[in-house]
Order: sequence, then structure tokens, then C-alpha cells
Amino acid sequence: MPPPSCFCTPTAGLAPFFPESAHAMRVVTRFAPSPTGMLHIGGARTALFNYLFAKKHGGKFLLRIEDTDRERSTPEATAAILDAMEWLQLTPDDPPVMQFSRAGRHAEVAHEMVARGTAFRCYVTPEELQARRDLGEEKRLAARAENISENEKSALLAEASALLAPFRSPWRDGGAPPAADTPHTVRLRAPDGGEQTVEDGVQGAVTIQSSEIDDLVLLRADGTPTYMLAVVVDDHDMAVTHVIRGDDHLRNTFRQIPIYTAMGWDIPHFSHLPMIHGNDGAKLSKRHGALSTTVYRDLGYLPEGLKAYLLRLGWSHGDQEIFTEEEAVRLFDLGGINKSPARLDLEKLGTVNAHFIRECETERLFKLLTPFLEAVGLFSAEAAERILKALPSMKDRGATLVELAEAFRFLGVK
RNA sequence: GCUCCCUUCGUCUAGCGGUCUAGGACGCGGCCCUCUCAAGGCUGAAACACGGGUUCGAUUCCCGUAGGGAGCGCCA
Repeated sequence: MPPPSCFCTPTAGLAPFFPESAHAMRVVTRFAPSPTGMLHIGGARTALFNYLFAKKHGGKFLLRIEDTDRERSTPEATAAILDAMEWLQLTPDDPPVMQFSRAGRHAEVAHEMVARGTAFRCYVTPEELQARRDLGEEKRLAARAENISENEKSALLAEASALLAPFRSPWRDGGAPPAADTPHTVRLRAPDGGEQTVEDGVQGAVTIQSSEIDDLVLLRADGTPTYMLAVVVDDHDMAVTHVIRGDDHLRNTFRQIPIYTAMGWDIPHFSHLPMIHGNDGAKLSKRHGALSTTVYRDLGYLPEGLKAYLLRLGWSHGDQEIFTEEEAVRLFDLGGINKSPARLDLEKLGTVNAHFIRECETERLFKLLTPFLEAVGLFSAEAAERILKALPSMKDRGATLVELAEAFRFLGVK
């Protein structure tokens, strides 16, 4: 049995999470949702893993609302996310950071990068870029025509892939603006040659060609920061040591690392979690029913039940199926995370939840159950006493609070 | 299309070259317990995607194929 403190050698070939000597370095993780919709189940799991990892190492778990998209961010979504986090008892150690409030700091960093020559002013417009992509698509389509020669075809394809390749701006090496007052963005000057490798805590070593990284926009023409700049600056300023997020961000890591490098900042340790799919194997969407995390609360699941189920989705510790919160904190590790996507299985969630309903302390269960009883008209002040008394022997009568409430119908409360 | 990633029972997974006639869990079938239901106990069916290597030996390592996923924005 390895000592529990041995968290630095989960997988061969993995970069150590900590320099041997820096035991004083404190683990900081964060969950960074964008308030453009509800907190879905995949996000809840990401938050859980970040929370668990931080707690296990005696570190800090932070929450940052990524609201730099002013068009799509809403206060309602922010409130919904906070509500879900609170329900799940995934409480951040510091007050949530609203990313947009830090826009000034982000711009400051972008300008610093321009001064250092690792970013530049770019005068290309979104329309020009779109035209470039459209032309690329056109050429590709043209290459499919049947009445052209092989030579023409490959020439067309070559043009298409050049047009569709990651964008490298004509201004990346400087140059005068078309006119004195031409609006400009600030773009990262992407690394020139060779390849880039990142040691991911879940995916292992992942390598891509530098040419796959584009000169991404850091500051929009209106001076506001993009997500790519904001995450890096905030993660650095918040002293985040471990970035644990969905693997839809894996490629972004390669676009973010050059920003850390440009500023001479320490690069955090990255771990990218596989996505969660619906029970039909397709990407999670509305038709999979309960999408928002708080819907599970309304469906009668206990927060600890949902968390225990989510924990086992993509993570395992031998054959153990049920983990108490204390065990989860103690046993969680990056090495136990699976690389392949998982499907949501409501049947199993029900079983896990049933376990936690049985484990639930009676007084608390009674409080949680009351609204569900009221919803089906089975609660009254007079019946409260009887319900409370019957509850201990009723605990195994349902997998959810909804079912449990239904089971009280026999009491003839009315 | 290009790049990267993934692939063990229906589902979640164990497995990190011999322990695998592949283990656990959910679900499913049967039996027991029980006035009924639930819970519980026992039990059964159910998987290494395919093809090549490497090796004395592959579920485990490598390469293809197929299937799936992600990314390719002045979105995050």
C-alpha cells in the first residue's frame, strides 16, 4: 500500500505535479464555466473533480465566471450556476471571480506582449477572414468536380488547405497600418516551427505541429479580451496550479501555453476530462432530458447521490462503487481518470441515490422530502408527526425523493 | 477535409505481458427471504472492435483498418 501522500507518480511518463522540493507550493484548482446557459451535468463533474483534487491536497478550489462574451452572458445563467454549485456543496474557497471585471488587466497583458514582440497589432477584418475561409471551402468543393484532371484537383486541394490552415497574419512581423485610424486587434504571434508537446494528467503526452497554432486574437478591435487571453491571465493571477477541464479544451492548451511563455509565467499542470454523452452515445443535449444540474434536485436526487454517481463516471478506484464524501476526498486522483467518454445512465444514478437516501439522517431527509410531499398533496401539519415517525422504515421505498414521497400515499394523509 | 484523442459485458468500469476458462457494479433472468412491495442474500446470461506485427507468451506494447469524439471564430 503506497503512502497516501504519494500523489506524484500516478502514471509513467507523467510530469511530476510538483517539484520535489516545493512542498510548500499550494494546490489551486478552479472551475470556470461561462454563464451562457445552465450548468449541465458534465460541468458539474468537472467542478467536482476540481474540488476533490484541491481538497485532497489541502489546496484551494476557486470559481470563476467566464463572462467575457458580453452578448451571450446573462445574470440568470450566473445565478443558476451559483445555485447549482451551492446545492452540490461545491463551495469555492474565495468569492467567485467575474472575469469581465478584469478586462483592464487582460488588456494590460496584451499590450505588454506587444511590447515584448510576442504579440502584434493586426488589421485584418473578420470579413476578410471569413472570405478566406469561404474561398478555401470553394476550392475544396471545386476539387470534387468530375471533369477536372488529377493535376488540377491536387492544385485546388493544395490551395484549399493553404486557405483553411491556421491563420498567420501578414502583420505578424509588424508593418504600417493601412490607414492611421484603421481599427486593429492584438494577436498572438504563434510559435514558428517545430512541434509542441503537453504532458496532460489524463491524456498523457500530446504533440502537435506548431503550424497548427494560429495567430489567435488576444484583444478584439473594441479592446475587450478574448477567452484565450483571459483564462491564461486569470489562471496565472489566481495562482492556479492545476487546470482540470473538459477535453474540448485540449487543443486550446496549445494556444494558451505560448501566452504563458511570452509572459515568462509558470505553466500549470493540465488534465483534460473526456466528455459525458447521453445514453444513446450522442453528445449531451436537450433531448436527453434533465440537462441542468438543478433539474436533478427537482427530480429528487440527493446532492451527495449525484456527486457519488458523477465521481464514478470516468473515474474509478478498483472495484469500489460507492464513496462517501470523505473517501472521495481521500481517494481521488488524476491517475484514476479514464480517457474515453462515458454515457449517462439514469438507472445507475437511481441506485446510487437510493443508497444515499437510506444513509441519510432522518431529520434531514424529512426536511428534504417535505416539498416533494407537498407537491403531491401528501403533506399537512397534522401528518408531519406520523410521516417523521414512519420515515426510518420508509427510507428504502424509493430511489428518489419523488418516489419516496409517492410511497407515503398509503398513510392516507390527504 | 485537416489535426489530435478514444475503443473490455447493453451501460459504468477493474485490468497497467503470464494471476483472464477476463473481476465488480447498474440493468436483465432465476431462486431464497417475505402477507404485498421495497430492501437484502444466492445464482445465471452478457465483453477484450477487426487485421497485422513484437514476444516463449498479448486484454495489456507497436502499426494499420473500422467506428466514435474533440478542435479548426474578433464563442467560451
